[in-house]
Amino acid sequence: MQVSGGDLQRLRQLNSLGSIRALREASGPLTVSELAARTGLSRNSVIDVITGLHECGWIAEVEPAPGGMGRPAKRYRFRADAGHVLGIDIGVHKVLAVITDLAGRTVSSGRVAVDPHAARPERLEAVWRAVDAALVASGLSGTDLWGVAVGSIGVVNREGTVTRVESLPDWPGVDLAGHLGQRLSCPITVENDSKLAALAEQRLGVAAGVSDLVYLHAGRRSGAALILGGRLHHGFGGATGEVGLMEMTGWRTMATDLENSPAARDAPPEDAARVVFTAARAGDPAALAAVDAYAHHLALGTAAMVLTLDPELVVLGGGFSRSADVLLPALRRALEPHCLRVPDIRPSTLGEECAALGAACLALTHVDEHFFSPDGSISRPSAPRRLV
Amino acid sequence: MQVSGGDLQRLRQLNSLGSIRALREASGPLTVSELAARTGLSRNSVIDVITGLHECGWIAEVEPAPGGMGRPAKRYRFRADAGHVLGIDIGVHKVLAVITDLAGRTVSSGRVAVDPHAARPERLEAVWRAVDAALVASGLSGTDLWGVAVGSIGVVNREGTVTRVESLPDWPGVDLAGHLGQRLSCPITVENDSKLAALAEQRLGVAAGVSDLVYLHAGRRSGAALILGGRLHHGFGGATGEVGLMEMTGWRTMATDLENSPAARDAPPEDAARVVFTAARAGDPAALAAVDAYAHHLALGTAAMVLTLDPELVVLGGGFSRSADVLLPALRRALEPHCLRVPDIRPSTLGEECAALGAACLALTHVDEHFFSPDGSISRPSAPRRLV
DNA sequence: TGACTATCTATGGACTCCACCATAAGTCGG
DNA sequence: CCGACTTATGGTGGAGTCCATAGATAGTCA
Repeated sequence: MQVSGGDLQRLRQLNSLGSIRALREASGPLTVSELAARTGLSRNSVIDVITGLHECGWIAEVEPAPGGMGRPAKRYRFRADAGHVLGIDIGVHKVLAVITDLAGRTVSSGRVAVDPHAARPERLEAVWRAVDAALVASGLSGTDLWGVAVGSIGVVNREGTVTRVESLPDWPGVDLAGHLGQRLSCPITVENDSKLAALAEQRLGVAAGVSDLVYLHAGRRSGAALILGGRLHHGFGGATGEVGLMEMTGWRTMATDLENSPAARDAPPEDAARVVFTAARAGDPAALAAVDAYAHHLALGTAAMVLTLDPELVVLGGGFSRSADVLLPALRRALEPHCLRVPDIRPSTLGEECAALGAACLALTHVDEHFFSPDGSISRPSAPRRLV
Repeated sequence: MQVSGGDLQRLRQLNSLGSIRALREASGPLTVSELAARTGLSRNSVIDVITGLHECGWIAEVEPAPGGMGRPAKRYRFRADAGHVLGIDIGVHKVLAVITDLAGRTVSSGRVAVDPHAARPERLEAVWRAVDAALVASGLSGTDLWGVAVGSIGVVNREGTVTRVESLPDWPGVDLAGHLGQRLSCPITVENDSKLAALAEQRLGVAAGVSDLVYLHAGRRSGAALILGGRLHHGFGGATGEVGLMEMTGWRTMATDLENSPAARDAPPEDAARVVFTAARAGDPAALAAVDAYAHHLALGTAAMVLTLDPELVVLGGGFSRSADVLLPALRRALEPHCLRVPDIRPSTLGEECAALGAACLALTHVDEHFFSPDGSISRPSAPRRLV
């Protein structure tokens, strides 16, 4: 429990924040009475608070609802369009940039394919192209952005430096915050892509509201991320969910083993997994064996995390989650002998944009700091001028 | 971030809580000016707040400090002696009860040895004897207690029921809260003993202030517990830290393997481990091999948790931690090949009372709810009358 | 048109925090 | 021993915030 307390102005701040939060989380606009009920304040105080917020431009008045008894009540909504944030996902094959409003709704996006063997400068250039595409599509400029978060493969430490990558030899040490800071003047956060995908699923996707979950990235790369106590668990050096590094789990080779299965029928590597899953769906014995072997190894690493954390939910994400109808039952069977209680397992719902959306969610966490100026008064919605 | 806000009375509550917290966490008594600096309030407001707290009996005035310039300032301290809590650790061989004041300082304790094969009623009877001994030693009666927490071996679920035990066949399903509630009328919490030991080390012991840590119980039984984000991680069904259930770690047999080592020289089982560690300390090759084998298995499970969570610290607790000078370097060596970064490893400092002290810490978490009556005004220190 | 309902607006009161100033109670130097 | 200095105390008044209450307002419904 965090005790804040303080000034009378601070009390007003807290009540303003409570009202903003209620409006943000509500499904539609709210009347004064509804707000009073949700915040626990009296009618009168709510009016004081919202007139302040209204004058500054944080909330907008909406047409009264038609029908109903009594005098029609004014309705207010949070002005999610008052600002925007940018989420970027830098993958091996692509860069994806997503711009959302303050409610996390996608406004525009830009996608740029990248050669898996592209060198660092080329990849960084692709980042700008994806960002510019998203900016153009939204009609915004870089100075309109309130916050940016970037997802990268590899281990990202507390300072935002990429410290360890398997797939991209020249990627470790890249200064993403510095690179983006050349043209963007808002706060920039760097985080691992699987962690951001987990965050997106917890905020917007299949794990909405779940406070303890394990996110599995099952694809040509394998990884995991954790949400614990409702918050992304970053770890001391950012190296969480790296249970696949234990040789006994077989995570290092399980994806290529699947692709090299005879059931892949010499399909190109990027299609092999899909072919195997399709064959398994049709009942092909070799494909079923390959999927079971993959699920067995995935379950070993997953069991280690489940036995450690006893989460409420496991989310199956990554490219292979498109074949969840085949993979998920196999994974559940493979987990059974290892776990005391097999947690609920659900496939990811957000698809390819997952990590970029998670990045936007992370960037939004800084928005709360925009509501008040340093002197304690309510400030007007505006993008930050300088880097924090 | 938890937004509270509310009434003016609520603001006073928050400021009172802040002052109480500052006084509790301070090393000695504080003057009004010092309190003003720590809480961020003005002198005047602090005086208002503490006169209220003083009148109700939550804080006491202390002799002014001798020496120093200017008019001597009144000094105040938190009245930790205003109430007491009880922590109980029910082990296989013993029951330990500890009574602490509101600052967590031990006031008295009671210890009762129990036959490892004792049946449930006998063990529950031993609990009362330990509790009564602690009560007598402190001069308190059961109605003076503000809260009780009990640590038990086995998995304890969210409702406080013991769901799974390996060592005691008739223990699962025992209703500890109900049993203690027959004679105690304060809130009663039940938790796993290793979790409580972890909590004690984080609050009072070697892990003071560390927010992410793994606690290892290394002894004749093997277990683990987690502190994540500064809070005890309970898990969905209470089954966290159960990584030893994976056969490949060897946790199930590693302790008996150590005791059956030739280096134990036919010592009785309860002494065997100590004999082996002593021999290893002297350089005996067979003992060193046995310790290395034990450390190897312990490291397998630990690595799974470390790779999952990337904690700041690993605390080595349990009976074997008395031989940390031998075991800890072996554990560190065995972890090296598995981890990206071997975290800091420190031996437990609280010894046998660890779990009981942790229980008292857990019971203390409910004390904050005693400061104010339901109507919002400051209440007088008093033990709760009825079960919550 | 009138009864009913729910909201809006205005007034006054209670409470909390804060700035300011005079006073009290020590120490230090002569 | 006495006065200057330092620091804490206590009292007063002002500003800000929340709340209760009462009357005015704007719809629906019969």
